[in-house]
Amino acid sequence: MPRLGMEPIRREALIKATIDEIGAAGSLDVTVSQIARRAGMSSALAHHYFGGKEQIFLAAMRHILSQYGAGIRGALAGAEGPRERLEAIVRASFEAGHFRPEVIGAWLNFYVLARSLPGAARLLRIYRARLRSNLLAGLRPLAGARAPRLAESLAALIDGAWLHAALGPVDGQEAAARVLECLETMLEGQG
Amino acid sequence: MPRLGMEPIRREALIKATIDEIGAAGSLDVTVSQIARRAGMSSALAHHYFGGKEQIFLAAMRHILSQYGAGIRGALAGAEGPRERLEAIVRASFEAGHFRPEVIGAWLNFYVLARSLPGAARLLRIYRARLRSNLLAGLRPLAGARAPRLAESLAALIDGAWLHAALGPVDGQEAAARVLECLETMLEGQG
Amino acid sequence: MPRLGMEPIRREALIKATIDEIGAAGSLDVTVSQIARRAGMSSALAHHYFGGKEQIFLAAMRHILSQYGAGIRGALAGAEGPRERLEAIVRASFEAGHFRPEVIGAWLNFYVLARSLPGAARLLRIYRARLRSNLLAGLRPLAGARAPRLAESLAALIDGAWLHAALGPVDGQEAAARVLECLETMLEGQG
Amino acid sequence: MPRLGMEPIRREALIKATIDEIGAAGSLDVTVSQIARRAGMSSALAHHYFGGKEQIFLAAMRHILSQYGAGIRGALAGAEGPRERLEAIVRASFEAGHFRPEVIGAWLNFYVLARSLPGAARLLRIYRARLRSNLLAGLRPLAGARAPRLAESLAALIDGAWLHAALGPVDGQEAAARVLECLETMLEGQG
DNA sequence: AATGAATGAGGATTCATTCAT
DNA sequence: GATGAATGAATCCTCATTCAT
Repeated sequence: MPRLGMEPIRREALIKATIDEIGAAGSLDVTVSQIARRAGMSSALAHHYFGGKEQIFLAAMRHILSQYGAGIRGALAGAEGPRERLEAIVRASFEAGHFRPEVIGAWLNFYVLARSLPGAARLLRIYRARLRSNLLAGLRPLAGARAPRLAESLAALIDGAWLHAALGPVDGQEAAARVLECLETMLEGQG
Repeated sequence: MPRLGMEPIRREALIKATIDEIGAAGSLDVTVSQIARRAGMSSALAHHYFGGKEQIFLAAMRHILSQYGAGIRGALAGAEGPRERLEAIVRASFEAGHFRPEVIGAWLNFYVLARSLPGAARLLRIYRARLRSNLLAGLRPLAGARAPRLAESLAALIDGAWLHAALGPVDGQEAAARVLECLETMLEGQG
Repeated sequence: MPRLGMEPIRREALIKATIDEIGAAGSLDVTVSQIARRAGMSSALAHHYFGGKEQIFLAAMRHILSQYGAGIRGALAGAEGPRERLEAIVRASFEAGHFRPEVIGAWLNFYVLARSLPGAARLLRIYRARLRSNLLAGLRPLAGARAPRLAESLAALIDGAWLHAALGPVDGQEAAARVLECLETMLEGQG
Repeated sequence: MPRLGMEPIRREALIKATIDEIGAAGSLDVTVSQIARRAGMSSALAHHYFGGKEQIFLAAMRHILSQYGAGIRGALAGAEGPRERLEAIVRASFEAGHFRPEVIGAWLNFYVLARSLPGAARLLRIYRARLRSNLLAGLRPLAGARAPRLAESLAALIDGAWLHAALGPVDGQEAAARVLECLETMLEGQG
């Protein structure tokens, strides 16, 4: 029984199903049928709403990224002062939610996708730029002229630590702690 | 014109072709036929020598990893003293060869593969362990008790910086410089 | 022009095509593509409806068996008295329909299939049990305690005579006549 | 180290391997490579000696048939009088050796092969004719004019009983006993 | 809005067979 | 005599996508 205004509901269901399916498969090797079945509809409808598999993937990536962005914004909202803000960003980056298998799978495949799919590359650039500018805002008052380079390094450290934790036995809490420790040392070094 | 002793030659050619093909495609979505064609043989022969696609991929990954390992060993051979050794490792990790498109593609897909293919996961663990132990050996004399945690962080930083450079506009030289700068700061912080 | 409710039509067409194709080939060496082409559809659709080659074969066998069963039931319906019933079973077993090349091919291959495919073995057991119980019902009033063994022998004779006729120059009519003659002798022997 | 006179040894090994492999597989779906490996040689050599897969199969069938023939001849050698000879033929037909899985597999597939491969059909005709003539020789003195038809029926019964025993739970001993019982009744009926 | 029907294209894999050594 | 090398052809199966309903 088709109802009016089903579109957003269907799209959301498909995005969630895509992320879950990628997580379950551990790779991008998921079929549109699987995704559609998980979302409770026919594969034809999935095509109808998104136009193709690629665009379903892209929408899923956008969703993951916006969730990450929301996490950061939420963390920043309750933070005062540059130092606290920096710590909030780091902590938000290693939140448990970012280590759910499906999210890890989505991110890793996102990296792969970014090399061949321009849309994915653009999304990644935007995410990177936002993270860097957030870090920069926190570092400027504390590190002055060295802030830009520090921001770059910190961003790399965050991504690298996430990758290590995602693929290894380390958990998010611990990874965050180590990054914060590094941050501490870096800032001291500026003295 | 079949000659004897072709096996190692064919295997090598297939491994090279696999890496090149993954690099050209930017993803793991390459067919055995494509790989075989690039290697100048029939896909049947590729199967004959490797047994299946998965094992071809695995062999390619092993090759990439062993090349990386050789690079590190080579760099360490000419280095004296812990500090110099650490710097050698970092420099070797950001050598131009590791940023060739096909190598980047292979590495990224390796991360993805590691989540679903046990053999790939094992290879990755071995590579990680080796890197960590190399860094540890260099850091112990300089950082004492904090060496283990520092090694962990440095490893994460190396991988993160590589990832940033691989996917962004930064080049290897610059990435290496930043990591070395960080290393400097970290070591000072111990004083 | 896809219409609704095609599934049963397609399935039936595929089953018929399978039997015909096996008959034409004289062996199980028929491809799904051949079957599908003969049924007027793509091989992909055949897979869609049956899930795989094995299941197509099994469905064909089930069909052959159910046709045989229907023949027997039809013959029994018009028969009165145990003797007439026995003769009806024999005659139905050697009906011209069971000697069409494709049906012979299907049966022979069914025997082969039964040795490696559990599903086929089960079908064969069911067919055997039914034949034996039908024969037993007819023989009991005529042969008393020796009925079970007679039933077994008669069943063997029926299958053996069918096999001879199927693979040799003898036709069904004649084979049936010989089996009936034997039956006669067997029953006399009980007197 | 190729030696002179290897041909007969190789051929024999291949024939045995073929029968064993068919028995192990339960169907004709065996590859030349499997057969050759089992026979301890390369598949190329198997081709060299037999010319092709079909001929390997045919040779295996010939072997099975000649073994069966030898069994019959052996049994007849020690039998005196027509009755004893008939019993000897039946007993020889249900010898344990004819129920080894690989022999059952070979026979069933032989039936299938006979429908598409003229060579196999010819072999089968020869085997049939020989069996019939042997039975006839025994029946003539006991059944006179009815001997030909009785021989036909007895042959069918033997094949049918073998088939039942081969595919069902009945064993050779029991099958033979039943056939002999039938034979008894048939002969009595002549009185 | 929603879907069952349908397919073309392609992909991994297998195998009988040939050939140079 | 014997084999490793090599392949073309075929096979089963999958899947994204389209279309009529």
